[in-house]
Order: sequence, then structure tokens, then C-alpha cells
Amino acid sequence: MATLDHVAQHAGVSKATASRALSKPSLVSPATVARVLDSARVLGFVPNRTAQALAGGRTGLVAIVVPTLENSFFTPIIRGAQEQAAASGLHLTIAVHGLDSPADIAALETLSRQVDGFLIAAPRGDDDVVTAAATGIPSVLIDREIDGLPSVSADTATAFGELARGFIDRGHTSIAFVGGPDRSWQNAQRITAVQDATAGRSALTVLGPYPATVASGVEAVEAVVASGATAVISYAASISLGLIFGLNARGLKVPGDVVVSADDGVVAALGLLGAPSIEVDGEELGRLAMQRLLERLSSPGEHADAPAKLAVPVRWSVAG
Amino acid sequence: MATLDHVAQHAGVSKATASRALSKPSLVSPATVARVLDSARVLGFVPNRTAQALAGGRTGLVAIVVPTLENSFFTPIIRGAQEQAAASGLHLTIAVHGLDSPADIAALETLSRQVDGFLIAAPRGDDDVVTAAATGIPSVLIDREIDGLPSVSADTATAFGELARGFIDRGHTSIAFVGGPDRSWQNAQRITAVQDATAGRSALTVLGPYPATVASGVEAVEAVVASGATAVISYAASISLGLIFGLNARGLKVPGDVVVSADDGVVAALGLLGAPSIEVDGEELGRLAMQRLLERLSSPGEHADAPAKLAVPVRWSVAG
DNA sequence: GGTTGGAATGAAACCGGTTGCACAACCGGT
DNA sequence: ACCGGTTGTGCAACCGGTTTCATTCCAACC
Repeated sequence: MATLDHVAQHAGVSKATASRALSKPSLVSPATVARVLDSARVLGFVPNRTAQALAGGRTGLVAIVVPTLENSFFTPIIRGAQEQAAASGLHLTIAVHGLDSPADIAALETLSRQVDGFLIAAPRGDDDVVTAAATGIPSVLIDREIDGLPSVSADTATAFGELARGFIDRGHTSIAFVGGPDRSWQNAQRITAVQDATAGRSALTVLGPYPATVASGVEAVEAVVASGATAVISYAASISLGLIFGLNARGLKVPGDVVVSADDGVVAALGLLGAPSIEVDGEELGRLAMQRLLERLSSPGEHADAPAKLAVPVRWSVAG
Repeated sequence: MATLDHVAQHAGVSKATASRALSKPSLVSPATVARVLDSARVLGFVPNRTAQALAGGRTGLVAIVVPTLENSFFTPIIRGAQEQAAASGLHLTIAVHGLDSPADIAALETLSRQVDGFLIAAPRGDDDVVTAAATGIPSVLIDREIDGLPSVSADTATAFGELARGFIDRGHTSIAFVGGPDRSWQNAQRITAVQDATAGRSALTVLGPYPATVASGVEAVEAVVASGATAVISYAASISLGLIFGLNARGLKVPGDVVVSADDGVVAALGLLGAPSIEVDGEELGRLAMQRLLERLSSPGEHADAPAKLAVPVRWSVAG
């Protein structure tokens, strides 16, 4: 395996010059640069990332923390982040937890010494816990907003409100909201949005919390039916899928007792069936968050400026 | 940030002794070990992975290559692998591609210089391409078997065959198989299993290839209906979901024109509805594969023995 | 023509661990 | 009392780059 030393020798220059020729060519005469580059090519030189990392104080590794992998909402986010990181030559590693137990916090503390930055998606922990974890290492939140921390979130609240309004306009007078995890920021946002939209205009039953899985959608059917709602809005696409299954199994037709889904590529399929839906571009979310993180990594001086909370608009449609 | 030097100083020993006390305690007197450990704790010492990597020639990073993140089949695998890796103090990074294009191969070539080992899940590339990629770096295949390479695969063929037989026993005489990606090894296994089971006993229409998504399930409904099949077996849970949606939308009841699903936690929900199903424990798959990889990493001498192809049994149920 | 300053380069320190080798202390055996 | 053999420890080299600092060379300037 060719090292920088070999390249330098082959090119007849010192290791220092070879290093500069490869990473900061402007500091070296064009002729020398050409010679070094040529030697590197001939020898099939690939710089050792580990050595670079040790010398540069950077690991070349960033971590994304997600509360669960079960919820397919997070996979496009991961992919978007991964692509963006790869474009900058960085690796992405995954840690799975919600940042809401002492063990989680300790794990993140350790992890923070081993990576250059964090992407923290939908953490369940308290504001101060999350803030503590994000302090001392460049971090960007996803789908959670906390003062003082940069974040990228899907602006689903607006869409959920519109959805509720759409149902009311169509004559529904009793709406059910099947809620997601208790400590989810997005869940709180959505509940508030739906509450605001229905206030004084329609009955609203908030159910939950339910984990964002198909199984819990099935499980929630009973409560939905009991609520007497004619329109249902759920926290997540997976829950909606379960709802539709369960309602069908009970002999209820689904475009009829309308069900709404959010957050997922599955929505594309639901869209085909004429269901109202909200579509979050998770890949974009991940990409943007990683972009922000990379910016912070490359210009560490700009801690000062107020970290931006970026709200990414989502697509939604009321009619099928 | 505390370094080994600080710990050594604090404990009143040399850097070398401190290092040994932490990584090879048997070489150091118990009393000294205790003292060093104590100092490390007090100072909050976390070993610098990069330095360890440089000195040890290991990166402490392993990669899992998956063809897509869209198919939720892979997420439990990733989680299982991640947990197992974390238990050994290794990071897991994700690369997304099917190992079937020149760009993919080049990317993997580069990646192989930056990680200690590969987990390659369901690669689409030819045997020799995959073999070439897995050569020169410890690798374990998941859901793909190739002579000469260690692998861990779900033994779904058996289950698919049983499923088909079950349908036939129940009187179905026309079965449709909605196939997955063309170059998927598992898909080929499953088609063969279903063909063998139906041979001479039932008509069989093989449809596809379809990507493993809900949308393609919806898309496949037309072809399924056209085939006249009264029982449908699909390659993946996501496809089955789409099928059920689409069939329902056409006014067809689903336990009735039976649909089978595979490979997913979603199956749990389907099970609730009485649909026949196959359940693969992806987490176990990922865990086992990572275990095999870790073994290879820790004992590099044993290249010699024939690498084992491990077939993990899957749970399946014909009746609801 | 001597001084000044910038460009190009090399020697060596450094990042933070691991490990081969040397050395001292201490063991039981004869 | 002497010796081969552990055991415990420290020194220094090493992994493969990056970076600081000093040095050399040359063109420009007064």
C-alpha cells in the first residue's frame, strides 16, 4: 500500500511538499504539483483517512441519532444525510435512541468524542437534556426546535391545520386525531395545529399516544370507531396504514370515513387511492440538515450568529 | 480533553503502562491496573479512536451495503448489525447501492480502504463482481449465497413453498406470484420454490419484476386480476400492502382472494387480520451476519476453512 | 548593488495511541 | 549463594499524514 512517503520519494520531493501538493496545491510550484500528482497516480496512492484524521483533529465521521428505525419516516432522512455526507467525503454512522434515558445520554457523550458532529432527529428528551448533548459538538436538530440550537424541521403543522380545515369544509363535524409518541415535538405541533383548526367548528377527539407503527394503527381502530369520528387524521403514515386495514376489516369503507396519512413515501400509494395526504420529503430534510452541519464544521467561527430554525414546507393535498 | 498521557501522569506510570492497563490488563499488576482505571475515570478519559486506529491498523468502522433503504426489509437488519457492532465498540456506516454498476464498484473499492469489513446485503451484481468486491477485505453476505463467501440468509424458500402448498390444499388452482427485483437472489429462490410447489398441481403466473414498494403493489393489481388467480403470493410485505389497497379499491375483498406477505414487521399487523404470512427476523439476520464478520476480524488466520453459508429459518403461518 | 519580501521547499515536531525491546525486581530450585 | 525464568514497567519507535518554522533562492525596489 503506497504511502505519502513513497509518493514523495518517487517524485523526488519531501513528504511535506508531497502533502501540500495534494492538499494545498497553491503553495507548491505547478511543476512540482504535476510531478507529485503523477507519482501518486502511478503508485495508486490513496491517502490514509485515519492518519489524516489524527493529524487534522477530525474523524471524518458524523453521526445521526434517530429514536427508532421502525418508523419508516426516518429512512429517507438517513439516506439524504448519507448522500450529502458522502459528497463531502464523510462517513455517516447511526445511533438509535431517543435521548431520553440516562443510558442514552451517556452513550451520546461517548459518541461525541468519536465523531465530528451530530444530526439529532426527533429527540424525545427534555430541552435541557438535548441542549446539553448538543453542546460541545456541532449539532443540528431535525424535526425538533429548541432555542439556541440550529434545526431543520418539516413544517407539518401548517399542513395538518389545512387538512383539518378541509375536512370541516367538507362537512365533517367530528374528527379524530390519532397521536404519536408522547414526547414527540412534531406530535405536539400537529395536535396544536389540529386543535386550532377545529376550535369552535368541529368536535375533536385526540387519541394516543401510539407508536408510529402499522400495528398500532390497527390497534387504534377501536378507539376511533368509539369516538364516532367521520374523519381521522393520524400522526404517521404507518398508523394510517394500520387504520385503513383495521377499518376495512370491520367492513367500513375507507374513502368514506376519511383517513389521512402523513410523512412517508407510502403516501404516494395512498394518493393513488384518492386519500388526502401530506407528503414530507424526508430525503430533502436529511440533506438540508447535513448541509447545515457541514457548514458549521467548515467554519467553526460562526457559532455566534443566532442558529437558524429552518422550516421546510411540505406538500399536502386535501382532495384525491 | 484528557489523553493517555494525562492519565499516565495522574496515575504515576508511563504512557505504555497506562495503555496496557486499559487494553491488556493481564500484562500489568492488578494494583497498577486499578490505579490507572481510577485515574481514567477521574479524568473522564475516552480513548481517541483515531489514534487507536492509526496505531492498530484498524479503523473501528464497518460498513453495511444495502441496495435500497426504501424497502423496510433492510431496516431491522441494519439495526441488528448496528447493535452487534456497538457491543464490540465498532461504528457502523451505511452505503446504499446494489453493487451492480461500475460507479458502485468504484465506490466500494474506495470504501474498502476506509473500513475494517463489509456486510453486503442482497447485492444485485453478478457473482464474480460481488466476489471481487468482497476479496481483500473481510466480508459477509446477507440474503445472497455465493460459493467461497460466508453468508447469512433467511431461508424463505422453504416457507414460500409451504405457503403455495397450503393454498393448493385449500383448493386454489390458480396462483400468482408478484416478483421482486430481477437480479435479487432471494427473488429467484422464492420463484423456484413456488414453481416447485405448484408444478403439476396448480396454474402459476409469475409477474414482475417489481421494486419492493407499496406503490408497485398497487400497480401490480391489474396484472394480478388479469391473471385470474385466486391466491397471490408477493415478494415483499410492501408489495402486499399495495396489493391489498388496490384490490380493496377495486371492490375485491382480501381475505377471499388471498394475499400473502413476507419479510416485515408489518406482517404482525397483517397477522392480526388473518392473512397468511411469512415473518423474517431481520434484526437477527443482521446480528448474526455482524457476529460472523466480527469473528473474521478478530481471528484473521481462519480464512482457510470453507466459509459457512448460514440459512436462518423463518416463521410462517398459512392459516390466520 | 544591497536590501527586502515573497515563493518554494525541507527538517522535524506533532496528533494520541500501540508495541517491541531492554531492564530491573523477584520467584523457586539446587 | 547462584541462576534461569517470570513479571512488571519504561523508553522510544512507529502508524501516516499535517503543519510550523527555518532556509534558500530570486525578483523587485531604492
